[in-house]
Amino acid sequence: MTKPAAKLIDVARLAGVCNATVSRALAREPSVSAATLQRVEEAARQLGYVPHGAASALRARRSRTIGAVLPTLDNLLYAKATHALQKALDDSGYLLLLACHEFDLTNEVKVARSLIERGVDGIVLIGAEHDDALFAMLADLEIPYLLTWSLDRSGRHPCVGFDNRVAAMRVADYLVDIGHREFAMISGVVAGNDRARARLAGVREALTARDIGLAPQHVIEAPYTLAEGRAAMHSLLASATRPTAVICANDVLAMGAVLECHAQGIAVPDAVSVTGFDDMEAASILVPALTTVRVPMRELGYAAAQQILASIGGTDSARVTELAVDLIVRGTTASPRR
Amino acid sequence: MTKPAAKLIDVARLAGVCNATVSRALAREPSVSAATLQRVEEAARQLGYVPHGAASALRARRSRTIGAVLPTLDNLLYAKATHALQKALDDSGYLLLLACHEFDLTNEVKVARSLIERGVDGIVLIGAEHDDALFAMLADLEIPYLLTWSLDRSGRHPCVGFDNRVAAMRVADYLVDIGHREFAMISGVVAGNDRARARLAGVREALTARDIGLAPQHVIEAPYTLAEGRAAMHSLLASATRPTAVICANDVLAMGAVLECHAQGIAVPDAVSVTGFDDMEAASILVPALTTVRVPMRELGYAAAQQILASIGGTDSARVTELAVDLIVRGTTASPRR
DNA sequence: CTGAAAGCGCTAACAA
DNA sequence: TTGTTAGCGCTTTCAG
Repeated sequence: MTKPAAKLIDVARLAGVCNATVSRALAREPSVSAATLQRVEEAARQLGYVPHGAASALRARRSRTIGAVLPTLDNLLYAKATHALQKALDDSGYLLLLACHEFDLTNEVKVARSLIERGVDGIVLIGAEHDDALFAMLADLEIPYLLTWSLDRSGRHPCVGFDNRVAAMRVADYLVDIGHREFAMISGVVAGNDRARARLAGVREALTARDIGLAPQHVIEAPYTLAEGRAAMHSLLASATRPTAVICANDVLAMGAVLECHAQGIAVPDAVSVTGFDDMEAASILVPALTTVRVPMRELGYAAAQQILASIGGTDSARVTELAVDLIVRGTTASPRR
Repeated sequence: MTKPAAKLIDVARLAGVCNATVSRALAREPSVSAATLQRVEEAARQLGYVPHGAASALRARRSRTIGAVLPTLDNLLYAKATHALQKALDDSGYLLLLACHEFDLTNEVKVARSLIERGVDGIVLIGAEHDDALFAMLADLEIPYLLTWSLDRSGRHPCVGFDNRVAAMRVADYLVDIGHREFAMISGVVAGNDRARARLAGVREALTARDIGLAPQHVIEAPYTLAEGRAAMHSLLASATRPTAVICANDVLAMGAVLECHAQGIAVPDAVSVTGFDDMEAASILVPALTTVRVPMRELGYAAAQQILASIGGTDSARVTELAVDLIVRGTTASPRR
C-alpha cells in the first residue's frame, strides 16, 4: 500500500499555496516571502518531495547535466581529468553524464548523440580531433560544447587546454641540452588522438632543429598501458643502436619503460634516461622519480567547467584558454655516459 | 536564421504519417510495417532528428539512465570498476550518470538525491555501508538499487560482490603457511568503508586463529594512495620489531610499500614480503610482480549491470550474487629468512 | 507577492 | 497496421 511519490502539487496543497508558488520557492526566487518559503520547505521536507527532473527539463529546457565524452575511464589519466571536471561541475549544481568511445571517433558521434538525447545542457570533449559529423550535429542542434586538453589550431572551436607540441619540444630540448644525441620515442597511438600526434610532432621538430635524427625503428606507437610501455622498451633495448634517451608520450608508458629497464638490470638514468608526460601522482613516488611534464589537471577540469557553463549561460567570452605546463626534472634523466 | 531542432511531429509530417507511428517506428515496435519504418527512418535522418529525452522520460517514466555513486574517480580502482559498469550498461542502451561522495556517507545521501532528481532508473552503490537516510529514500521513492563490491550480511539489500573478509583471511593464511609470524597490515581507512573494514577483520581473524598477534603499532590506516603506502611502510620499517610480512588492503598501498623498500634498499621479498589486493594491471607488471587477490572487476561490472537492469525490469531474481576471488601468488612474497 | 492556465515533446491507451 | 487523443509534472507568462 505504498503511496506514489509526492509531486509539486502535493507540496502546494500541504503548504496551502498554489503549485507555481512552490516552484518559485524551491527555485529560491527572491519574490517569495520568507513565511511562504518556510511553509513550502517544511511541506516538501515532510513529504520527502524530490523534484521530477524530466518534467522540469522538458518545461525549462535545461537539465543541469553536462555530458562528457572520453576515450575510456580505464586509464588513470582520463579518470583523474574526469574527476576534476565532475568536482568543478558539482560545485555549480551540475551532474556529469558519461560516455566512452573507446578511442573510436566514429563511435564518438554515436555516444555524443545519446548524450544529447538525454538532454545534456552542454558537452565536453577531449582533444581537438573529432568527426565532422559530430561538429555538424553540435552546430545543428546548437548544443554548447568545449574541447579540452588540446588547443584548436583552427580557432573554430572553443577550447581549454595546452600546447602539447611545445611541451614535447621542451622535453626534447632539455635532453639535447644535457648531452643526449641518440633518441627514441614511445608514442601513444596517434590515430584519432591529436594529443599523441602533437607530442610526437613536437619531439621530431625539436630534434630536427638541433640536427638530430630519430630513426623510424626508434619510434614505437603503443596504447597507454604499463605492459605496452615495457614491451616497447624491450624492443628498444634490443635494437642495434641503443638510444640513450627515451621520450615517452605519457607517464604510464614511461613507468612501463623504467620497469623493463629494472627487469633487465639496466640502470636508469645511468644507462638510459626516460621521460614521461602528465605528471601523475605515481611519477613523483617512483624510485627513481620520473622526469615528466606537469599538466594542470585540476585547473583544466575547473576551467573546463567554468567555460562550458559560461557558454550555456550565454556569457561566452574567452573561446580559447591556454594553460601552462612545466617540465619537471627528476631522477630518471641525466647526461649520457661517454 | 537557424530553425529549431526537429521534433517527432516534424518527422511525422515529412514521412506522411502520424506522430504515434513515428514513435513506434523509432522504438522498433514490430507492429510497424517495413515500408513505413523505412519512410520514417529516412525522414528522421533527413531532418537530423534527435529524440527529446526529457519528454520521453516524463511520459514513459523511464530515462534509460543509471546513476552510480562512488567515493571518487580519482583512483584507478574505482575508475576501472566504473568503466566496467559503464560498458556493460552501454551494451543495453543505458547511460551512466555519475556522482562522487568523496568518502563522506552523509554527502552520499545528497548526491544520490540529485541523481534521483535527474530521473535515473536505478542506482548502483559501492559497498554495503550507507546512511539509513539513503536506504529510506530509496525505499520511499521505490528506486531500484544495488550494492556492489561487498556482500550484504543482513540480506536486506540486493548486492553483487564478494567476501572481502574471507579473501583477506586467505592472504593471511597463505603467509602463515609459508612461515611468517611477524605481521603488519597497511589497511585502508575503515571509517565509512566496509570493504576496508572487512579486509582488516579477515586478517585479524585468520591470525588469531593461528595464535599469531598483530600489534597495534603494526596496523596502519591509510588512504589509498602510493604516497601513503610508502609512508606507512616507512614507519613500519622503523618500528622496533620489524614485520616479515606486510599485508596491504589494496594494490596501490602495496606498490607504495614496495617502492619504499626499494628506496631503502630493503629486498622484497627476501627481507620483507608484501601483498596487495585487487590485482590491478600494474600488479603483474611490477618488478617483482605483486602477490595479490584477484578481484573480478569486469564480471562485477557486468553482473551489476545485469542485476540493476533486472530489478528495473521487475525480473528481480537473485538478490545476492557472490563472485569468487583468487589469491595470486607472485614475486613479492616468500618464506621469511631465519 | 501569489494564482490561473497553457503547454514543453513524447508515449500509450483506445479506436478505427 | 495506423491514427486520435489525453496527459506525464513542471515552469512561466500573464493577471491580480
